This record gives sequence, structure tokens and C-alpha cells, in this order.
Amino acid sequence: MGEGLQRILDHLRDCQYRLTPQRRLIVETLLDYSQDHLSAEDLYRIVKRRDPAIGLATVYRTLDLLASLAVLTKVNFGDGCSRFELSAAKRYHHHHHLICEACGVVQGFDEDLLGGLERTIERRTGFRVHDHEVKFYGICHQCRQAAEG
Amino acid sequence: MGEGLQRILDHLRDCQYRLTPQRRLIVETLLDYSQDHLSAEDLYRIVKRRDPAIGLATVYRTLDLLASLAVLTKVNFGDGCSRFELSAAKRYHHHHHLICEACGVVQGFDEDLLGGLERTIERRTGFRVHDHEVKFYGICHQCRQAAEG
DNA sequence: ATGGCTGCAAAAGCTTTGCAATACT
DNA sequence: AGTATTGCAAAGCTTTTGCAGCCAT
Repeated sequence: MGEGLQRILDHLRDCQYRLTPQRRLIVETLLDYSQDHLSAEDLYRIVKRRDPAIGLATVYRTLDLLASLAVLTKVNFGDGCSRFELSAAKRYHHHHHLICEACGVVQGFDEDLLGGLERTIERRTGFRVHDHEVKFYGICHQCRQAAEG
Repeated sequence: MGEGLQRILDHLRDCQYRLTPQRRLIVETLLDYSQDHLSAEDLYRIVKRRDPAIGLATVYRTLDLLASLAVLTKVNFGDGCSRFELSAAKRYHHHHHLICEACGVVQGFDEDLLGGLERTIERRTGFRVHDHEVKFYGICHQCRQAAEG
């Protein structure tokens, strides 16, 4: 079993939540697809292959639970549904997204874009910033080649 | 009549769209509330006070139209609906958002945070970036005072 | 036994669509 | 006349909720 999986399951237990087979399966699947940004529906379709009895509501409830424990982060790419990513992916606030307006692919991008800026903002606006999120919209390499070729 | 209003109406006409009373009312209202981030429902409630016959579908269709003409930009603050802002507010890519996690207020914020970065990203990832958007999550001044006071 | 969790189905939002009626050019 | 546009209602989607039954402690 992966170390990340064990850590998440321990965290669930520490917070007094039960480790049901459904929750375990959902967390495992999320880790299997850690590079993607799955929607609830995506995840449901995948876990249903392994446990046909699972219900969509359970998937939603588990995603909410994991988000409330900060295991997952909800992200919205404007395609009509919420998508989720492992919070581990954005440690240090250096995780951002490149969104291709042609094919819709979302690519993670890790770089300290705004280090030190949060304090400047607090001084100027009175907002105490906890987190930030940058989305870049453009055209990915492949779509550009397809358009030119 | 405001200059901004005239410019938008001209733009509509230039693109071969009709200037119906409903569209005119919606654009006027959007300009009146240019500081806010209205949802379709918000806007519907406001314009309905001036024209009780207007339909919600017309509001949605007009918002889509204005967004497709780049007059408006759709933004999502994770509250379950799309909100809109005048694109004029984010000329130069220097318009960002501060979102208070306590009271939900959204404050615009204009500063060149990422100038010059888009080329760096293109060199490193192959993405040609057209636009970007930064959201800062934190606690606003008032909520902090309320918590401390 | 108690309380958490599940699956189903229904309901709730937000948004889109089909269509007949209407208004504009 | 011809076509874009409207308003209504219905449908579509994602997400949430109520509830009876189930499972773990």
C-alpha cells in the first residue's frame, strides 16, 4: 500500500470517521488518478467498475468529507462541475493551473509565482490571505501544432 | 447616457445583434452595478423591477451573448453559480480577486502581479497564455476586527 | 443498542432548450 | 415577409437531502 494512502486513511480515523470499504476505495482511486482532476461523476464511473453497488451520493459525501479535512481541494475550471485534486499537490502554495481553451486539458504547474506578495496585499487592503490560486488560460503545445500543421 | 454604455451598444450592433429593449436594460443594469459581481439570478431580480415582463432565459441568453463578445467575463467564486463582471474591469490582465472566506465578500484588486511571466511559462511548458486570473482566499479587514473585537 | 454510513430516490439549484408568439428590419 | 428575439415551460445537469436499512462498535 502506498504511503500516501496510509496517511490519508490514518487521518480519517484520527478524525473519528469510519474507514468503510467505500471510502477506502474512493481514496485509493483518487490516488491512482492523482495526476488528473476528476469530477464526482468521473470518480463515480471509475469506482463503480470495482464496486457496482456504490452510490453516487456516497461519492459526493466522501468528496465533501475529504475536502473538509483538507485532503482534497475543490477546483472549478468552468466546465459545469467541480473537480478535485489532492491537496498534497499544492503544498507551499506553488501549484497553479494551465487550462487549454482549445482542448480543455488542465496541466499542473509548480512554481513560486507570488511568494512574498500576500503580505503586501494585507498591508494594502487589510485582507489576511491564506491561500491563492492562479489559472492561466491559453492554448497548449499540441493544439498549437495541430492548428499550424 | 454613459460612454461605456454607448460603446457596448455599438459593439452589439456592429456584430449584427439587435438592440432590443431587454438587452439595453440588461446592459444598463450591468453598468449600474459594475462594482458588483452579479449572478444571472441577481441580475434577473433587478431588471424585473424595471421590466416585470422580462424572462430569466433572456437574461441568461444576453449574458452568454455579452460573454461571447468579451464584454463580460464569467467568474466562479465557488458559490454554486456563475457570476459576471465587465471585461473593462480587467484590461491589461491586472485585475484579480480577494475572496473573504468568512463573509464571502469579493473585492477587486488591480495590480500587475504577473507581468512578463506569461512568456516564461510559454518557454517552459509550450502553453501560449492569453489570460490569467488570480484568486486570493483569506479574511477581510472587517471580519478580522469582528473576530478580535 | 446506538449511532454512523450507505444506497436509492426524490428534490433542489442553476442553466439550457424547444417552441409558439412577438418584435424588429 | 422574413428573421431574430422573447417568454414560458419543460428538460438537463450537477449536487444535496430524506429516509429506511445496514454495519460497526
